[in-house]
Amino acid sequence: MRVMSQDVFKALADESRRHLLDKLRERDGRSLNELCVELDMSRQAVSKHLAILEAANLVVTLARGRTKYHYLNPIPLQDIIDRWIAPYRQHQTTALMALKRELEKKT
Amino acid sequence: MRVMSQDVFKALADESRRHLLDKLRERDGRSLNELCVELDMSRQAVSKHLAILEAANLVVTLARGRTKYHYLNPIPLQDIIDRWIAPYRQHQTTALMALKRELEKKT
DNA sequence: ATTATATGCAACCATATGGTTGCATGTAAA
DNA sequence: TTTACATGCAACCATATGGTTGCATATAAT
Repeated sequence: MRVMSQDVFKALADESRRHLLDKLRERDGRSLNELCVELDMSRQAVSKHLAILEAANLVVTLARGRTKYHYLNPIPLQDIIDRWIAPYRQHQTTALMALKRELEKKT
Repeated sequence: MRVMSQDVFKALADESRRHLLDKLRERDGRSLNELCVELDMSRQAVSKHLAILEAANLVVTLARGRTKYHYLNPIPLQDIIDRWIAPYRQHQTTALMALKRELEKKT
């Protein structure tokens, strides 16, 4: 299963899903029903959100009997740093900064 | 103008907007028309995307005469690291890893 | 003054998204 | 073997999203 960067960004773009990630960061290995307590919506809605997080590989699951346990996976976030965040750190000394200095001179 | 983390994530969730950011990282200070060359859609569509990036503060603009120049702003991405990415680096040694070890023992 | 250029605004449209409800399925407990 | 519990599946719905087209406005060039 190949996870596209697209999937990770879309997964992170929703407030409820970020909230789920936060809750799992507090304590993961929780079941769907346990996680439902944290969100003010139906179980099915939470289930959909978890499926999206799982498709993005931000959450991995383990089914044991009739319950499914959810675990955080930090790898995709690390990939996003490497691909997206780190390169932008190079940008501290480029046109924007030159522009700011230019504007500050004039005021 | 307060920028919500929500705005940044939503802005990053679209492929066309990430492509625009990439193009601006190559060379920023470009006008709307110059950026239109990079995307296969109408000028108005590109304009909307740039407005969303600007609302997320990922792009700042400077109007001079009839043209508007677009510059990258790396600050929101740094904020995302601090709020979202860095905390998850702590998670290398938690339940997920214990689970993996457990599974590897059994196979 | 007229024309061309760069962008903005608004209405419209198809599809995606995030939620609901109802029912089905599989597993544990009595 | 019933009964209860945890989750999955599917249809449906309202709103958000990403695109279009047409027109308006402001500035630069002739």
